[in-house]
Amino acid sequence: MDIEEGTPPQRLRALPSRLTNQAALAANRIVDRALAEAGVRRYHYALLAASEEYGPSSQAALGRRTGIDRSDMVATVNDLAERRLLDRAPDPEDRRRNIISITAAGRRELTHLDGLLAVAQEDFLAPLGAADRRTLADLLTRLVDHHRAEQG
Amino acid sequence: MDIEEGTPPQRLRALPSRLTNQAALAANRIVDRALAEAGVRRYHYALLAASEEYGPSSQAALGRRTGIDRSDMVATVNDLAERRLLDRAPDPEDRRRNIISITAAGRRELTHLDGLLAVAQEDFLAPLGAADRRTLADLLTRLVDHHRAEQG
DNA sequence: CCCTGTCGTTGGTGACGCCAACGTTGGCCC
DNA sequence: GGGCCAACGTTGGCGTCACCAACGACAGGG
Repeated sequence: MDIEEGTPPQRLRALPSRLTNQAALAANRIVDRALAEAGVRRYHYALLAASEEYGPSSQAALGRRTGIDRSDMVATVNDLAERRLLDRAPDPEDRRRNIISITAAGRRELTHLDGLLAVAQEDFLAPLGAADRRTLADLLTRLVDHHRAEQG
Repeated sequence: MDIEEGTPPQRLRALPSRLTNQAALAANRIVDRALAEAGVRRYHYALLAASEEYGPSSQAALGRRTGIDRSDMVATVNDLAERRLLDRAPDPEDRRRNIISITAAGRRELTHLDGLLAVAQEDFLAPLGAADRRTLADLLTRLVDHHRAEQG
């Protein structure tokens, strides 16, 4: 069994953290390419999805849901508000807050993006069967939950 | 079962690509913190490891092994050569190439980093037992190999 | 000898994930 | 009511990673 030209060193191949990172890189490449078709980045999708599922919320609350930093949230909301996919309005009951709501156009765009993402996931998971996909999701979920609880 | 404050939207939670990315983020945070103890970044470790395992090689060859871009390789080699962990010498047989070799100090540093990384992996994989870890590594390897073959 | 390709290098780009600081505003406790 | 602390949006910045285009130097094949 020859060592191929591009084979990483054993030290790196045996590193679960690197394996995870390489898989994430592949996933992100595929997802980013899909979202780019719609002129959108991952942050945009995450924000639209959170906005749709939790209804009108403050930027800070949406940030907590999506893991997007408050400062990055500003720019992301700017982008989507400019395209009329989100609405940003001051909260009359708490003047510190902005109330972010998804628009009808935003919902349509979200549905469209869902379609693109479904294809992307299929691409990413292509080599795995249904049972393996469930196993993978389960294992990753346990890891992510553990590290979220540990210090989030 | 209440929905916690920081719970991501179902759309995001159900996305394998995002799950993978979140796991990779957790892994990278842990690994970066560990390597930072030694004043080192992931690129540095990858390059040292490749250099040790494959012996004297050109920068381009090491780049292919590690997945580091030729342009980023320059700076990474600069860093490590400056610390005398690597040696950079022109190849007399092909004047386009530099021959990169790991030094004795580099080997010692690599051993040290291996120790730090072992702890980090244990941290990252803490919630999983031995069998689960093997399963995870297997699934991720299949994904990574697939996407490397597909277009690498 | 020309052509093609590789090599190292420079310079630049973009997304992501962060952090610090500020002024504004709310809520709480004395 | 006054004081204090916490949360909010915003600005501005940072570092890493991953990538791309272009260049001059050089090697090798036709």
